[in-house]
Amino acid sequence: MHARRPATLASLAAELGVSRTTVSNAYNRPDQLSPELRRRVLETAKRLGYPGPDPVARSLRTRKAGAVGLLLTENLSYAFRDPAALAFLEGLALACESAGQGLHLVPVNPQREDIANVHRAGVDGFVVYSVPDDDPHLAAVLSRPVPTVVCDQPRVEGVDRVGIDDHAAITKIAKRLISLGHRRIGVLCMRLGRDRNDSFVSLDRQRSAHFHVQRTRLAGLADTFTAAGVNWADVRVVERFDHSQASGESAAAQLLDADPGVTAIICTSDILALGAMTEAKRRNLRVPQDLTITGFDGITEARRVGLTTVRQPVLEKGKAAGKLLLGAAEANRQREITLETELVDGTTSAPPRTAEERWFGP
Amino acid sequence: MHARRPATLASLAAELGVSRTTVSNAYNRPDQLSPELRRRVLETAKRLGYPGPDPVARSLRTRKAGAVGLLLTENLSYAFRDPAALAFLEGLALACESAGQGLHLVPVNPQREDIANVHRAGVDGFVVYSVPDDDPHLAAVLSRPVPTVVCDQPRVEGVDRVGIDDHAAITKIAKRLISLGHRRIGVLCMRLGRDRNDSFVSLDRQRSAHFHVQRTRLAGLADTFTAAGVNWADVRVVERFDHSQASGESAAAQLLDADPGVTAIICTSDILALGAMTEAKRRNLRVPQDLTITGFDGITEARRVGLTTVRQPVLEKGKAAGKLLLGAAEANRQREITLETELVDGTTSAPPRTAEERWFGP
DNA sequence: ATGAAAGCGCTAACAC
DNA sequence: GTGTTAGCGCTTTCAT
Repeated sequence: MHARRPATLASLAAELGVSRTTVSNAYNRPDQLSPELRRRVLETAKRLGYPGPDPVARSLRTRKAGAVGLLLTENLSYAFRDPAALAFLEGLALACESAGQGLHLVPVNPQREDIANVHRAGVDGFVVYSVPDDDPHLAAVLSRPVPTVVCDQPRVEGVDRVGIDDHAAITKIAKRLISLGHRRIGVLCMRLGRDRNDSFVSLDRQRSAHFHVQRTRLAGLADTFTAAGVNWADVRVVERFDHSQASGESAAAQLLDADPGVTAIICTSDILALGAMTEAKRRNLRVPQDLTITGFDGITEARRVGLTTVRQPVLEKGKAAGKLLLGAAEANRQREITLETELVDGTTSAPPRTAEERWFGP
Repeated sequence: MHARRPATLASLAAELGVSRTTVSNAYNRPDQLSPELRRRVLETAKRLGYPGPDPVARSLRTRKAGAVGLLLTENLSYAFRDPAALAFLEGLALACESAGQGLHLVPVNPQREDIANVHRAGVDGFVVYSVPDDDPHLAAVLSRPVPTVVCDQPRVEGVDRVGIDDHAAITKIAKRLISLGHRRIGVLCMRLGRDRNDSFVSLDRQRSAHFHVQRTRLAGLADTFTAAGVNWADVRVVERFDHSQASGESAAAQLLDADPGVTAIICTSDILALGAMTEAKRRNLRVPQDLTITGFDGITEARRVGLTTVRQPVLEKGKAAGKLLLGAAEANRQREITLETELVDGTTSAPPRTAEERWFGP
């Protein structure tokens, strides 16, 4: 606790015997009054303990809060643990920093529909990071009369977006595996809706997923493998609500229990893939000799272990989202930014073992 | 970009033919009007595209912004890269989350004295994380009539604080090394002031450091080693402005170049220590056989490599800071929280080699 | 259960 | 250069 609020701009003006305008100018437009008067104003302010114009009152008047709001799917604290979210955050912070804007993290509970916090945030615009298309918080953001930029998902008509081409990106992985000879695969994906389903995913659920990114990646895999002669209906897809390595482990276990014959596990995130690696090791499956595992994102940890994955420029996404939002007033600016992705050929993918090798060793 | 601002609470009231109070109540005190009227109000609001009460105007009236400001020493983006800062952030976010408060990161450039951003932040209080005692942004924060909590440094009379006992903590390390037999040591520390000094540190600079935490840790080492018969004036202390592993590497190099005879390098952070490990390896010095290296903080990466260090509960610090701030109105609450630290005996410390061993091998 | 009046603290035209 | 006049959009006693 520090103090209460005694002095205001008006009381300062009264004390000095000048108008409020003059005091205001002393703070906001130094050139609009004599240096001498300004000095007197500031000095008296200090004496009275006047801390300068109240930011909220100023914001109300100027209609500018000087801050960008950030809405995340997850609890605030989650973002500080997911490497991809973190890199995005860093990029966004960079953009805010250079524009002198604050970054206001909106506290949101994905379970409770706590819309009030969105309405309470005094910000000039919102960045929304990767939420489901039916997220009520997103709806609340869009109802506010401020510019908004969505990163990754969902796509909303008329709303600016930063993202990648998920279909094209996952297709790079799929083609790679197909050319290596993999036909019997399994997939590990992140949550597909706001409801928890830690299990296999029906075709219907795949198609109606509320997370556009996951839906598109699954569709990309389905398209590519179908074209290669694989019956997608036979491909097991395992979903996990929580995004963690532990989830990757248990999902891989579930998959391998159901079909020990898969030669490759495709994961829609590096985190899940890292978990799958752990599970493979537990089962004494050598990667990539016995099992190919791929990820998605290209986080640092993935590089370290040599994961085959698709790198996406997450930090750049953050920067781009910030720039897009902060330049929202400009006339003919871009309304959608799609960043490039790149296949990273790691050491976790190789041709499948032949049937003979499986029985008689390499 | 989304829309402009057409409807206000007043215009809605006019449209409905009711008073502004009624509309306000429809949003804030549902029990104060008939359900039927409330329904009508909300429906008309939707029709007119009224997004609900403006948060800034509401804040001005209620004198509550619903957000906590966070001031960091470094650029905003830095916080997302330093594991300790990150854990603190996570803890603080957790506290904010459960209190339904936003977390407003104040953009600040440590080089430029950009006080304006502190004054512009519409927040109900500030958390200040580890800044020098002469930081102008800190002064700006303290001038604002809102509660403030400082984490780690500096200590300010009358301002709440969360931290650890740095003297006691570093003493644990010192005593450990002394009991192992180390007498000829070197120290790597973080920046001691706002001016860059990537070199050795004079006794004077050690004592007058503007970062209380570093100053206290150095003092703790000086006290303990002096008591063990070491002449502190002979102990080389190397300072680095940037907190990175690269800094640790170059600092260790500088130290080992100046005195190849040191048997232990004490670092005031794990990050620096990890860098020192890299440099040791480059020189073919085995750790701990040829050289003991210790850190401070207990970050995940340190555990992984088995670094001897002092663990401090960084996440808890964040939580505690949040709780302290958000409970600032309470009557007889704690004004200072000191958390416990714990020596982590890793595999990077061992007795020094004797002179014979140095010449003839182990 | 609803309304009238009184600002919260400030800035921006516009006049002097 | 300095002051006057009008609100920004909302909540909150206090009446009715």
